[in-house]
Amino acid sequence: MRTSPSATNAGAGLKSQRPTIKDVAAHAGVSLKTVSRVVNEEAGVKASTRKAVLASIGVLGFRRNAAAAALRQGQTSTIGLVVKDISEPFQSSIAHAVESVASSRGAHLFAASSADDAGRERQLASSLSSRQVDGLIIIPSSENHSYLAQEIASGLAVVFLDCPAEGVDADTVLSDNRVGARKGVEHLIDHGHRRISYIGESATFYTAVERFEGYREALERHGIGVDPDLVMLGNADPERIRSRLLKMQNLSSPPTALFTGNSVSTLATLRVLGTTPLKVAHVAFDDFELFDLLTPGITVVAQDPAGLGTAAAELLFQRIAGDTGSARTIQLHTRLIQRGSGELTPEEL
Amino acid sequence: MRTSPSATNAGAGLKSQRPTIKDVAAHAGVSLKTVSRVVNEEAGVKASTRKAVLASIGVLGFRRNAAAAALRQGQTSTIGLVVKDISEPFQSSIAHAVESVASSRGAHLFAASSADDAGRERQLASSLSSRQVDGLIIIPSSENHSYLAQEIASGLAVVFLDCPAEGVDADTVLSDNRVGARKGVEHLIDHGHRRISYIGESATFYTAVERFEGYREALERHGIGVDPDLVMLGNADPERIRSRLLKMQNLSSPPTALFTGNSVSTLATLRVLGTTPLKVAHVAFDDFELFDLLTPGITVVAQDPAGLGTAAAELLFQRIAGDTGSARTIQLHTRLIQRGSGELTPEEL
DNA sequence: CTGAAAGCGCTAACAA
DNA sequence: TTGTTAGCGCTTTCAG
Repeated sequence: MRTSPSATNAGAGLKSQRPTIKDVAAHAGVSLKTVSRVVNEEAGVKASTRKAVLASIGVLGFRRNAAAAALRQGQTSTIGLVVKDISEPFQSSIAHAVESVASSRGAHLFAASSADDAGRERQLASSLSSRQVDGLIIIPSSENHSYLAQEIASGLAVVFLDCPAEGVDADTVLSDNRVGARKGVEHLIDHGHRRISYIGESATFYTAVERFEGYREALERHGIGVDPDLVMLGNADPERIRSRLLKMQNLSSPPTALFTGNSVSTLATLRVLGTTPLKVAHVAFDDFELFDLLTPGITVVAQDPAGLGTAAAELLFQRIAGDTGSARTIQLHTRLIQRGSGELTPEEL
Repeated sequence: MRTSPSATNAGAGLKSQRPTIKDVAAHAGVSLKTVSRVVNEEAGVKASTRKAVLASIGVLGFRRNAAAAALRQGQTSTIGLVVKDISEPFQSSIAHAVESVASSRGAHLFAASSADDAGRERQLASSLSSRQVDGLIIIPSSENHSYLAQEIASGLAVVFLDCPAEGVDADTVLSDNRVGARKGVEHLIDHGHRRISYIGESATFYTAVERFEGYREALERHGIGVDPDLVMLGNADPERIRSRLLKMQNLSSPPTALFTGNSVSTLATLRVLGTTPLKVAHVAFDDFELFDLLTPGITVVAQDPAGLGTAAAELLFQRIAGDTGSARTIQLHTRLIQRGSGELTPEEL
């Protein structure tokens, strides 16, 4: 299973099975440095020499050891991305965009999933940092990022995505969660709804807080109070949602519309609505493939995952390139996409 | 933006801004090797010494340079995954599974997208190999993998996923595309259909060939001939699909069912069906979130992306651990999931 | 139990 | 245009 290249000092020593720059130099009859020059496409090598070296490289199947080069240069051309779950469409779209930017800069991407666990996020960030990544993009699971202060101080570029950093001053790329949610809810209000239910995650972290706040703002601006009977936060368990929805239906003034604050809540709610007599208008935060094909189509407040990923990656590479300006926050706009479910008026239900 | 740790040889030389094992040794008053022992949790260090070293590590914020360790050890604890598009759900599920296995083995994952371009796949594989990954999982875009022969010969572990390797003898993990497609089509036949259309990719690469072959086999087993008028291969452009479907509808004997051979074709077809009078039963290859919520639900032949990823990763780590047995092919079963669209009989349409 | 020396594969700095 | 020397940060001998 292993072949050994022509060893230079074949004193019986078991060398690495891959040819090194040394092997190439010996084969081509030039010095190490000359090979290095050719490999790195440095100027100042005679065409004939270069050709000879290239030939030897081809014959021996040499490939530069990037780890060694990185060690010497102190730069790995590698960035890390810590997400919660790479299989989730929103995050895999981000990953794709980030990778695309990295790739255009000749860098590779370490992708790691934290499973929304703060300890694991921390561990991954540390581990990637010890792998000498040039920069790190983090979709935070943890509430406190002071553990990164030392790394950042010693030159690691870090960009936070989706949620802002806490405990350190660092670049951040966000969606305008609050404005988006507000506009989504106002869209329902504009269609005549006053009793609007909110189904989403517990307001214990950034995006959840912001989106619920957007809901509250929308109601407030139109003189509608938040009715706790219409608000359901936390675990998006279908059974839990079902029983809450049924309970809402039995209120003296049941909801005529609902706003779901994230994908998980939305999907769970849609599955429940399919088996429940409750008829409501519906606007969801976050778009999803196939929402257009449901009956009715689901009106959403869509984020731009590719845009988020691209912005974060470009900011990161700017920092890697040496930009030491003060920390920046970039906020991307969300977009309301009307597909039917959000345009139903109370009368049409 | 940069702090310098206590330099050992503070001759004014601008050292790396991160503390090294040498800094720790100096701080703790021990030798390099002792620090190394502590960092690597080697046995044979007096408890008090270890404690002192650990303390220095904490104070200095030392983190072992993985690149340097890798250089010395010839092992990076890193694997590469080359997919076509990480944002595609099937592939991001695979990535998640692969990462999960890697993580459990203490390894990190390089994720790279080839955009279904053979040249790019090749380039990525080479580049990752030069980064000294311990192993590589590839979802092939190219038709010939002999370019990897040299790497494999010199010890790089490679597993092919989704499509078999060509030109090299290597481990492969596949779905039983042909059997799955056959069963899907037979499911339609069992429900009384004889005129079954096939919409999928051009049979120019493995999965497309296998799935179409499954379609053919199913028909053959039931004495039905393949009618070219009912077969549409290639580019899943909605307009193209629309016109073909309308043409099929005008046949003297129009299709009563259709089988779509991949996600892209399926989604395009669903979008077209929604705006076309054509009524057909439908079975699709590959599952998709929300298929259960459409009306009717979409009956599918589902692959197991997590299973594929896990199998490939486990096989890879077996090889990395030294397993030199001959190349293996693992085939995972697909599963028919009935949701309504595939159980419609010709009479019910 | 601890340390000194050598060297992994490469590139930076300086000759020639 | 080319080569020599040193050394990146770490681990692996091999000695104490």
